[in-house]
Amino acid sequence: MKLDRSFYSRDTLILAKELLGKVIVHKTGEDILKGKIVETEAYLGVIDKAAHSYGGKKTKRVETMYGLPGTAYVYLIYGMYYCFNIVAKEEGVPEAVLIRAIEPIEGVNGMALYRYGKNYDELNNYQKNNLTNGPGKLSMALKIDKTLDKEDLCKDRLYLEEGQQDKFNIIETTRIGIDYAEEAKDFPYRFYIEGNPYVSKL
DNA sequence: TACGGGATCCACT
DNA sequence: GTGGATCCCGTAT
Repeated sequence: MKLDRSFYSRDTLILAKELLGKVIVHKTGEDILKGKIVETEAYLGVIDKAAHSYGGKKTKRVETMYGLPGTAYVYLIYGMYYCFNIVAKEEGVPEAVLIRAIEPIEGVNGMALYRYGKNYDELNNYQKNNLTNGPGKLSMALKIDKTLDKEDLCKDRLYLEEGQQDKFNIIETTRIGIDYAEEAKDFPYRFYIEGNPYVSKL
């Protein structure tokens, strides 16, 4: 079942936790790729020095974060990778959740092709274990790039659906790769599923 | 296993 | 002109 707008129209920290266990679906036109979300990070805009929208900054890049909840925010990082985020809260409030890691569910061979240019059974163990366990990696595997920035997740091309209702513990800790963010680097805004092998960093 | 540097580019200043 | 919400590979332990 596809998740609708009301799912995303919530407090960003709550949404970041609720997203764990949900399934991302991307219909590329060639294949259907699905992955379960196992790790997220919240970015709280105005008060959060780690967020692109810190202080209410509104530039061309971050304007997506001001859009409707349930919108994809995709940006280029370090010149070579894309990060996939989901806009939260309400229109006009620039908060979002970064998807940091997923567990491959369906279309695994397609993911291997997009990521390494090889079929899944041609990958070595290192490559199999590193298919989707990081924000740049999962974007590559799911074929998410800049053209999907501003994509509405309430449509049929890229969306989320309810996963299996399995139980898991949520670990709450600090975010990664934001050492420049002063006091904000210590905010406990990262969440992941305890024990899941696809989490990027324990 | 852990650390360090290089790749590569566009929005922002 | 600068630098980042990253990844990968080489080198060292």
